[in-house]
Amino acid sequence: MEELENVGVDDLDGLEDRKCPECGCTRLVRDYDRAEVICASCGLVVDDHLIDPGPEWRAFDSEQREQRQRGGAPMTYTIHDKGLSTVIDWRDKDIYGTSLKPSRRSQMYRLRKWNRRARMSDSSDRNLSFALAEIDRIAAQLRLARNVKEAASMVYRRTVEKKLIRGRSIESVAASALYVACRQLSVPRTLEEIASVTKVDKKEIGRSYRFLARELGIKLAPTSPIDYVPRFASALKLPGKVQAMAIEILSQAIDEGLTSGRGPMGVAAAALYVSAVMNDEQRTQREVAEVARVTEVTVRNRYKEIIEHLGLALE
DNA sequence: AAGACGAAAGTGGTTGA
DNA sequence: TCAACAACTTTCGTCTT
Repeated sequence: MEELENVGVDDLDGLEDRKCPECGCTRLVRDYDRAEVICASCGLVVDDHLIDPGPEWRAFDSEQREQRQRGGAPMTYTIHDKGLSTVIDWRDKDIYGTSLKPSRRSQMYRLRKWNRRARMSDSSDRNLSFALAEIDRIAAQLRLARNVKEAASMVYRRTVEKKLIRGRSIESVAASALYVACRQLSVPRTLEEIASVTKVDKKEIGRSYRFLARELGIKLAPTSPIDYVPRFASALKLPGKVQAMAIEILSQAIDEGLTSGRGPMGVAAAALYVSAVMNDEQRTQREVAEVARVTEVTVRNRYKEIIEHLGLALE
């Protein structure tokens, strides 16, 4: 039991010198359950198709067998039946590869039909499978890690169970679920980013997000600007020390109350800008504003507040 | 010429009566 | 439901490098 705790995740062997291409940090983590290498800071899936080198445990009793056996696909919340159901193959061949007789073929056709119907019995199931595919698509385009997708799927399931989807489009709820999941796991994506890979616009996602948060009783701490730093820094190709200083600046700014009521992206952008200038890694306000998806003016206003309240001087 | 700065007016969303 | 309001954006002109 104890040794099993260390088997799946967090194996850092050979990963120490690899960097996350997105944020440049070295906090890469292997997840054998999902066969992925993910970045612990920004949630990017760095590598998939990982081969599980874990030991084939010998099992001495049924309890151990249950825990140690590795057979079948992992259970997942991202497939509407959790990936556990039986699917009848569509090929009209038997296990030897020879074609089926016509009578058999029509029998198989009927079996497949009922198999399909049994799997997607009611409308909420069909809704689910559609939505989960959508979550999968969006998450893939934003290169989000598997655990985010799982969390989003859970949120969506709860939404369906509480019958809250009526009137709202599946896509907007799926997008919101993903947004919630991102924030829960501290790998925030902006509404804009999610909206950019969706037909739904930002405002609509925001609306259903607030609705979900209220109805499902999800309490989310307001996004910390710090969570955005790694991603913005990497987009600007800023070295680690700039990132570190930006985070330092931000935690002071938070203590000073400079962040309350302010848009976290704007604050994060300003801190990065200040930090970049102080480290001789100057970026233009325009560049910083761009990656944070705010305007130069906002960056300016925030960074003015920062240098004046923290007593920092540029040059 | 490009970037930084600031003023002023406009926009979308929240809040409180 | 409406108005007040703060944060943020847009736009544009001026100053600095």
